[in-house]
Amino acid sequence: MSKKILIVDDEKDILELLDYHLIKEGYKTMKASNGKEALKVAKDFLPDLVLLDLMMPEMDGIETCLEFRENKILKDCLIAILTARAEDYSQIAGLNAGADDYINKPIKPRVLLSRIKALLRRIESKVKNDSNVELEIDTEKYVAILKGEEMLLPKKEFELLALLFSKPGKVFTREVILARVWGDDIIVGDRTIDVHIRKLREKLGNQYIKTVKGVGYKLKL
Amino acid sequence: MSKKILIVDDEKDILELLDYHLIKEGYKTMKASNGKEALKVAKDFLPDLVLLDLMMPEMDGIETCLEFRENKILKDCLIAILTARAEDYSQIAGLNAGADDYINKPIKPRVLLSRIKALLRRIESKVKNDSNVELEIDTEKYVAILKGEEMLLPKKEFELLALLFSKPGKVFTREVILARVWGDDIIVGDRTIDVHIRKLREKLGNQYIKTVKGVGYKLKL
DNA sequence: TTTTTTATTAATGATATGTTAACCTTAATG
DNA sequence: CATTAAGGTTAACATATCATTAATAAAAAA
Repeated sequence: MSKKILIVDDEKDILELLDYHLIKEGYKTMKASNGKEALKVAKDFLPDLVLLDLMMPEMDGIETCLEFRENKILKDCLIAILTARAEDYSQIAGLNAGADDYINKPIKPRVLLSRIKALLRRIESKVKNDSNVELEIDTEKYVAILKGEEMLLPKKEFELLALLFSKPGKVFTREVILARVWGDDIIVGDRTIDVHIRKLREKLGNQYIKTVKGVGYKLKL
Repeated sequence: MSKKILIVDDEKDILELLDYHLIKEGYKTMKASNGKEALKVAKDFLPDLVLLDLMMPEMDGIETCLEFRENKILKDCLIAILTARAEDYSQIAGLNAGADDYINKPIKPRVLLSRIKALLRRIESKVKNDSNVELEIDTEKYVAILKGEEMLLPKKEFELLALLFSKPGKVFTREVILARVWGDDIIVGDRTIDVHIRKLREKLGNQYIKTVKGVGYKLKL
């Protein structure tokens, strides 16, 4: 599945330039021109990576970065700071604010793309058919493969499973599940997630999806 | 647990310099002066991160990086390339060879340490089972790992253990425990903590949680 | 010993989750 | 245009597990 990148810069030219190169490379992108907007957009878009300019009006890069890290839903997404400031202390401050990379302008597209690839590589789901894994999912084909058997799932069920599958063992809170499967704005009843979990369990068997009461659900392979 | 870093460079001075700074920061280190040696050492040492010089005799950084990535045991460890070569194509080649970061010399210790911290942050929750620690916790997975055995705990028990675990050996007063696990406002009876402690002891064995009478509880690893 | 603090146990209570069926939508079909 | 079917959601209720309490025992301190 193609990764989502949020570009944040107050200069329109840079926004467009980056957007062009990223789209050409197959990424899904969104743009924001300041920190406040970035946070708002990110809550819907749920990017895998944020390219964050350091110097912006309203809310600067460092502050934005800190806010991302404090947000329950966004705290895990990758952040790369882009800036013309080459000073050491600035770089240190950026990385200490929770950024994953600090890239100096002027931006060289090919270098930037390489760094982006290196960053995203790390969050790739590592459980690629380890032969004895009996459950896999194929996001391209939209099917779950249980013991070699392909299984077509409805959209919501599939997305829920895909989310849990993206990090087997990790507990996903209801809050995060709602945000990532349903979207931040949509409000659904309390029991909606349960019902979908139940349907998945019905189809996969009870051994895969574990409940962590008071916390959330996780996938056990 | 302190992270392990393997430093690879053919210049003895740099090796020593890096070693000095890393040890001062609390990392465990090993040194190697070429790619071949690095691979050999790494298989035993199992570093979390490799700092890899690009230009070395015998086997250069790129090649070494590729070999790491092909090795079953070493393929997931972080690799940062250190080099005096600032050319774009060199950086791109390094990152494409599977490196996670590309840092230009001259090395500025404080910057390097920040980058290292940023890299290691991403693998924070990874379970390392090769040490002599028999009890660990994984907050992401919400499990305690006792002698390699994962153990799913109920919310309150887990949070209580996580608190004690956050500073093994330190005594946490009942007051502090109440504030941090239950919250400042919630009021519960006197014996509630005891019962949870008891349940943890039941599951973990009595040797880990010690009572300090009149003061509180602490974790002994 | 007396008092205070913690341990233990079982019972109770609270609440998050499980389950089922009915009810909307929406899109496909006749 | 009505009909059907599938996915998605809700509501009502059941259940299970966890959290808490209360009562009593044990241990440590005074």
